[in-house]
Amino acid sequence: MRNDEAQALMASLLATSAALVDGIHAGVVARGFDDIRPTHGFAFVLLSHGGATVSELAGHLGVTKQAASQLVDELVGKGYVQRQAHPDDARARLVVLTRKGWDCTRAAEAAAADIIHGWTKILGAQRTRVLAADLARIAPAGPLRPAAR
Amino acid sequence: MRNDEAQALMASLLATSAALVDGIHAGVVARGFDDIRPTHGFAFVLLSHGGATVSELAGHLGVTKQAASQLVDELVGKGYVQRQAHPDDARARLVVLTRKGWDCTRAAEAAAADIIHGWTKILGAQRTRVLAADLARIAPAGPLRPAAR
DNA sequence: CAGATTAGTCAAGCGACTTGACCATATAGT
DNA sequence: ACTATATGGTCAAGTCGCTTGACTAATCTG
Repeated sequence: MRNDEAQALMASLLATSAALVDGIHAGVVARGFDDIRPTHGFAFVLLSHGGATVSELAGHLGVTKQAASQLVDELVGKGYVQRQAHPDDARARLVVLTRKGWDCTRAAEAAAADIIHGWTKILGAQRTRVLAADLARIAPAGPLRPAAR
Repeated sequence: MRNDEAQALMASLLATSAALVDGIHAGVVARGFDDIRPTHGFAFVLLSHGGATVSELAGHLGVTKQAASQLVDELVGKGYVQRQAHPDDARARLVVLTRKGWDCTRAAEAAAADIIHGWTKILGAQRTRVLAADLARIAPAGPLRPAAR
């Protein structure tokens, strides 16, 4: 693959990814959840699968557990999540989405669906599926976290 | 497109994009440039096309011109760029890459090429080109900037 | 050539994150 | 069983990238 082709691929990939993150965020804000940031969405992804501990969240996001704890504090204060006693471990506390947290998660999914629908209108459903399949093959395993800056 | 397919597409796209950014950064660090961050790379992309003013850089990165000015200060201090008199505008100053800045840019290109080479080994050159073409069709125009957090 | 705009910097503050210290609980070693 | 170590979580303080606000110098507009 030529150098300029590689450059173009990178540019398109990064631009598309940034547009997705920014677009979902904009859609979530437009749906009335204007006090959260994209990073919170990455947390919601984990929390929507049955809750998580602060340490798990920290590992998921790639930050320290102190940072994750502060993030949870903030989301508790805004009513998106709440802390519960952990069933198996008295040290740990399970962080789960509240009703508002679920509403916000669904808003994010709807915003994301809108964006991807736009892609299917450009590429067609079949080719979008191919795109998804190819990306899945080159995507690394592991938690979904925002890129470093 | 089904909802779970859309979710998988998003996850793969974000993971691939993050892996690219993190991977380039790791490659640049491994090549000896350990005092810069991915954001600086986005700046280098613009500066490598004939230099730019602080205001242009600010617009490119999506930050205030004060932040861009500080970033330039930092890069000047580390020897990656230097400020020159602007040929046409006595108010403005042209920021250009130094020798070290060019070396670093080439290191980033090499690191990026390594990563994309890995993709072509998985997908094949032809299919990677299709991927690039499809992404180019859905990627928004505009400057290449890091996604919000 | 006066008024408004633009390029850039200085200064102060904010917010997300870090490191370091600490307590409570759980797990492992002998 | 009992100590030693590891793990989950929080508190406190500090760092760093970025912001808003105020300002100067130079350019454009009418």
